[in-house]
Amino acid sequence: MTNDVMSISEMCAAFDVTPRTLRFYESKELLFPIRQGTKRLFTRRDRARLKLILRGKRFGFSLEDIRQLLDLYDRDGSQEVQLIRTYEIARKRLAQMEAQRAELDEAIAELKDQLAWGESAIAGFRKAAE
Amino acid sequence: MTNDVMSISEMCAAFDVTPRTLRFYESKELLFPIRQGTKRLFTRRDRARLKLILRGKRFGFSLEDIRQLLDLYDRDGSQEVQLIRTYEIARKRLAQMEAQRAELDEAIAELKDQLAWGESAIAGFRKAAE
DNA sequence: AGATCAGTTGACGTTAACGTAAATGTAACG
DNA sequence: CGTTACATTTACGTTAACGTCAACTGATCT
Repeated sequence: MTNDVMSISEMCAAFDVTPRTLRFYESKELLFPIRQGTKRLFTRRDRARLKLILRGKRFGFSLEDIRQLLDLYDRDGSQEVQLIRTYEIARKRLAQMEAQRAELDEAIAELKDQLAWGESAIAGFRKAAE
Repeated sequence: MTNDVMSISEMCAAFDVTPRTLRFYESKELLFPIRQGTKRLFTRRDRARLKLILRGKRFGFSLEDIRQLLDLYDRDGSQEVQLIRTYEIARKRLAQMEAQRAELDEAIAELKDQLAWGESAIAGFRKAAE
């Protein structure tokens, strides 16, 4: 259950990803399952990393960004420095996301304008049709 | 100035796009410049279409979506029906954009949470360092 | 043994919107 | 005639994150 290692299919079920995804993440050095012969065994550490990977994706980080962040945690050294660095990266990402939201809001407003124009134009057709 | 046709470089300057982009749009049947020998001459109609293309892109429509919308206007037939159809498409797109905005807001909120956590963790380090 | 299941490793395919390089053309200027 | 500027076509390259085969391997069940 809360077993120490999980097979690839157990991982897929637990995190709702495909085997291809897990193998892909391994090839990108985001995960490091141990090998029992040819098969992959995912450890507690892999599960923790995968959780962070999926969270990072929700934040819009690229896998490469995520890999670097994870590497930060793996290197020995001051935990504080790493945390601060991660914090800064996250803040920058937040700024990007807020900028993106501003653009989106602009586009939404512009599109709403267009829709209003369209509505009145359609209303014009209706009147002319009498 | 407000000449009837424009060269490709004039178009590029006027709309801030590259020649490659204009040729690409022609190949995708979004624009139909006339040919003077081998060279392209962009008409008033092309300019109107390009304006709509760029606006559509700001709204997040794909070029294929945009092509279909433009075709709608070009086909003879009831202007009203076309307008209504376009209106509906735009409304759907607006709904998508608002959904996307909601997701983005969620992610922003979650990331802000993480940042708050990070701040307190960093503060913890500072205290422990005394 | 035969069949079935879970897993593995390549390796090419996908999508969008162009970028970029190569080889060539054509037109005006001096 | 040579150069310079602007243009053209063709075609392969790019980026991200996997999807989708194909062809095996190993273990287990009957």
